[in-house]
Amino acid sequence: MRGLGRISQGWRVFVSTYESAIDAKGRVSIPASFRAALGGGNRIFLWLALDGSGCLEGGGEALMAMYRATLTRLAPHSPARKALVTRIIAGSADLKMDDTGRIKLSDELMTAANLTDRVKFAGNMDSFQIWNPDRHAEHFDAMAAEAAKEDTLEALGHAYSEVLQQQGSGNTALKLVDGGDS
Amino acid sequence: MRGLGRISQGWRVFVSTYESAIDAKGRVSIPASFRAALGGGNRIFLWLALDGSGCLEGGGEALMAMYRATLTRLAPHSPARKALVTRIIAGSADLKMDDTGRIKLSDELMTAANLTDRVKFAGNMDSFQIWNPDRHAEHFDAMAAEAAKEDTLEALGHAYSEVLQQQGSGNTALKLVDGGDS
DNA sequence: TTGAGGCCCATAGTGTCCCATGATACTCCA
DNA sequence: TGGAGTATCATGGGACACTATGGGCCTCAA
Repeated sequence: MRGLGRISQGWRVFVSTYESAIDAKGRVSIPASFRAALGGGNRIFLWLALDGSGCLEGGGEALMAMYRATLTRLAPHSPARKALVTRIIAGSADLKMDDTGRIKLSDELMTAANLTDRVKFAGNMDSFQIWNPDRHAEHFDAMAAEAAKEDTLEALGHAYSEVLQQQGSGNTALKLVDGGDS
Repeated sequence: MRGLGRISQGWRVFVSTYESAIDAKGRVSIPASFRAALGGGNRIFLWLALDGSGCLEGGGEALMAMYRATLTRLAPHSPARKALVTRIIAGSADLKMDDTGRIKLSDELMTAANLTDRVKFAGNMDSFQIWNPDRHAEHFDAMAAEAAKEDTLEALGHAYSEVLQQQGSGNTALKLVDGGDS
């Protein structure tokens, strides 16, 4: 496995991108820093990304808890809620990480995301993504182009200023996580 | 049996989708992760889903307790309460899981949900569903299409942000379950 | 007696555990 | 500052446990 950088301690945010291999048994190692971001749990949920980008999206129990809270917030019998529950809850794989940090990807997931022998793990703040490396390269280039646009940068600047103000006027410094350990 | 993924420990949420077979005696294995979500009980309640989707909906004693509490909250002699009590309480099958985790589906349930030799178990958070596999495929595709709509994604995003804010401003981190064991 | 349901045992497949190994990055000490 | 030692990590592979599933036997009721 090769990554862009090195580790971390006690974060709850998935950052950076890592590549790793799928072995003969269909197992793939979760990057160590992502394991740390999972906060010690060994359960991993994965589903086909909602945005149609063709990657898998996933996270640990904390993420699933977030989604559960989110979904129960939607109107009980709305079509949106039914659709999202089906798509996210029923449509996600419930995987267990072994004690060396590997999960076994099912055939459905592999074909759905067009995975063969290598994958790219991409951090996505609260969740992470699993990509076919080639697709990820395309995606990354597209995103880089979009990010370089004037409008995009302006939006970033605005939002950043707002946060700065809020932080300045406010109390303490922002924290990246609430429950970071050691 | 083939499913999207693997196992669990001590949750009370039904997640993921699994396919399994009905044997010559009309028995069907409850997926191991769903058994875990049932919390150790061996009693299963099943009824025809209220929304007319043609699947069976079910859960364990915890779910039935939830429904009981919910129904008693309705006005005692209201038509709605009578109807729902009849439909859910009277209309549900009370099945006992054997020690290898199988239940026997009655003919009524089989025909009502159009089940023959294979079924799909679909997690639905607090409950699960049992589908004819073909019907489930249609249903899932329809839900996926609905979930991919702009409006739906936007609603999800909004709700997610709210949960994030609430969590950030609030107290402790979210917990997925209240009574997780082991 | 006959059919159905419940209980028990058997079995194949596969997911999981636990071992080992090589490589890499980090640490410590000279 | 550089090199040896050490910890961490990704990966491979064998053994085992668990799961899904099939089938036989017993019991009970019609």
